[in-house]
Amino acid sequence: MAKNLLIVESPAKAKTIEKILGEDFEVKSCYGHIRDLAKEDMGIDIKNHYKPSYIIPEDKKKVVKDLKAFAKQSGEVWLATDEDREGEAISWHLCEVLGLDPKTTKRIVFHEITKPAIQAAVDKPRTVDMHLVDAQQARRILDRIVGFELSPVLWRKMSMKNNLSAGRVQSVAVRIIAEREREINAFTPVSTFRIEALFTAKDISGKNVTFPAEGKKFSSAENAEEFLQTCIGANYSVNDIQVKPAKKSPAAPFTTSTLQQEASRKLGYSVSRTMLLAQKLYESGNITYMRTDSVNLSETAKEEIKNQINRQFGENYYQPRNYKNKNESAQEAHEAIRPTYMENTTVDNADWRRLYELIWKRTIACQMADAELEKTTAKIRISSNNEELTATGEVMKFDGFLKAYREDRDDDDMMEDEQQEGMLPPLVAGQQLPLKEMKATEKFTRPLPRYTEASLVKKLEELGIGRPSTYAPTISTIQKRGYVEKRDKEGIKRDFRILLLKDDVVSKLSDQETTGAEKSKLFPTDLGLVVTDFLKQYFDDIMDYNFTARIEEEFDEVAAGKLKWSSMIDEFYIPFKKDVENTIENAERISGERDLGIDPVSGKKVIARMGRYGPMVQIGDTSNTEDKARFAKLKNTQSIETINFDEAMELFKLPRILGQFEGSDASVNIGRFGPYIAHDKKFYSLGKEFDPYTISLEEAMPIIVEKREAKEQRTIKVFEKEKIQLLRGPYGPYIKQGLRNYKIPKEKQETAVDLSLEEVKAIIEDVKANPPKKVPRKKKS
DNA sequence: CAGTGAGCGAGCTTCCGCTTGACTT
Repeated sequence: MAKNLLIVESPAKAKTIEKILGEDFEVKSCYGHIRDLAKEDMGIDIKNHYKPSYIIPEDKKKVVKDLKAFAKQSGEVWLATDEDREGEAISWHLCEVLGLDPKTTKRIVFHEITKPAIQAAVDKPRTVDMHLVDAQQARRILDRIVGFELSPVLWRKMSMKNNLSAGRVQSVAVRIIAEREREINAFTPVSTFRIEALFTAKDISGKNVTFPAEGKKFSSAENAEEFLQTCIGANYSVNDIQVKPAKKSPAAPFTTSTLQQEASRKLGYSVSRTMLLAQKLYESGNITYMRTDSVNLSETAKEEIKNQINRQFGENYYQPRNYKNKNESAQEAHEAIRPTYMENTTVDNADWRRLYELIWKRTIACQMADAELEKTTAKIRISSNNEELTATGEVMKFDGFLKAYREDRDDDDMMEDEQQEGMLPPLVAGQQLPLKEMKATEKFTRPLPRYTEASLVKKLEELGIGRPSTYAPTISTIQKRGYVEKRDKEGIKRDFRILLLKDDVVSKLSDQETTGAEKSKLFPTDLGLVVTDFLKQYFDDIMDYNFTARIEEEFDEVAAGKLKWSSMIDEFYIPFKKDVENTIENAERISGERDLGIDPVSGKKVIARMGRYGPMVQIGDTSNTEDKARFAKLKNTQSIETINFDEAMELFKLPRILGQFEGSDASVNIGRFGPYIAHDKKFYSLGKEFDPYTISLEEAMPIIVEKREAKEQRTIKVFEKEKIQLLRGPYGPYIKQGLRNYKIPKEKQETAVDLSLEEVKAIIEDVKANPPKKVPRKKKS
């Protein structure tokens, strides 16, 4: 009898399951969705109750063809796609494409790839849940409508109109970044003076040690100074000691989002790097599936973790735990991310190792005992006034899970009192403490930090926006569209005051600190800010942080069979379409214009705004055709919102003529590709180490000479008449004719110097006849 | 490749969520 065919989504999963199921089943994968909405007319027939028109995307044709062939020669087809909305829809699409009846075709689900789980699933097949499929179709159609109606609005209203896009997920992601930036810009730091005293006492071994104690916070230097004055000549004694036990518990095992966060904090990985490495670990069988929102572990996994803990750390380190998802939008089709075999504490591959070990440690720790601490708080009395100082210390009694793993925190989650405490020497009530010194140091309040890729993912997950499979792509989309940039920011130096009481004298000191420095953080661009404002003004419901959560509730109703999906879409679409039409009709073009002042030379207005080629400053009016307006591009660290008049006027100092070199003018300017020197009708890029506003002719001359030489070296041969050049590029020698480049076949690259004109022409013809396959830069359907 | 910033209007872009390779002008 022919084998049954079982279809899953992931090919790596297919291999594992085939081994588990054995003889009776052949297991194939469909590589995710096999159909999608057509692009023409949005793929939706609005007038016909939003009837979707599905097509098989180009890159899925082969998969579908192969599945059809397998289905034909198999006994029964079983659908084992993931147990969530998307997985259910994939099963239904498979029915449609393979000609199966969804009412009778066997549909099975499991959350973990273990023999008992899969066997149990096979024993109890069900059929496709059409309500759940409808919920997915509603989700898909709503997203298509939002994306394909909103994006064209931007194309019409923005002066910069290349590839702009808007969508339910990405536009809110940009909004989060934009609002944080404005909070930071609007932030005014407030300073306080916190008292810190240093005392000495003997530790257990009788050695003198120094420990800190904290006092009151003062809002002004004067008050702090007054206080320090009152302490002159005072005695200090231990007033009261309290010892309290404390506990720390391990974090839940990894989901996609928490893995991305920890890999970012501990290893400095971008979310896409984390996902790439996790994919490799998954494909090589080292970890479970890496796109999951579940913190659940299979029973067999827990058993393995237990054994490993007992073996490696001892039984007192083991504590069984179950974790529950906080997030309501979790769909939990898979397990948490964990090693497939706990006895493998590491992997051979050096690239994957750090991520693997992170996953291993987190997994082992999640079934380990609490860490037990002892917190000591000592109150210290000051004889000369009524204030008290507090010294706190922490001693670890049992390390528990911390032996394996400690989770890092984001800056914005860190509570002040959560910082690592040191140990206190043994103290007794009434003990006199000699004061070493007492300080009041000025501390400034800080705004919330800018988002990292990973902390943005965390925020999106909290809002229920996006799914594990889309976090990384969303982050890259908003950067690719130019709404958001990942970059560093240099901090600025700031003075702070210190009042020091030492040897019964109060002195005033000052020091410097750097503030506001950021590394690899997400900054909104002017484009991102302007587009966000526009969308918020005209589509406030879609930009609402709760929009996704609200429609998810409705999708749930559809899934429960309580609401018809087309009615749900109707309710959304009718007012939305009105908003779109109103916006196209009435909204002004988006410019983000901001007045900066009046140019004292011409008496004309100076403004900052979005132009066709990005943010710029402008003197004068574009409507005045006789007296033309002047323009200058903003530097990429500047922003329309924050640039001031002086900075704007500085930008008009380019182009600058540096002087004569080899008989012609050398000038410097900033172009599309950054700063450059123009000389004798040729252009030479300026490296980062040069400032186009200050560079001198003397500095520019060697650049011209060097770059000219480098260009000559790049040239292997020139056929003047035919305008063909043989050049050396980063990938080896190549042919250039006009604007087009042609690859030289591998076997001829070594001897490229000897190529004759005829041979070169032959290569060009050959490449033209067999054009190399283009890498699809964007997803094609 | 190194300019432009207005308007006209070909023809094009665009969404989110499932999955992996193919691909280095």
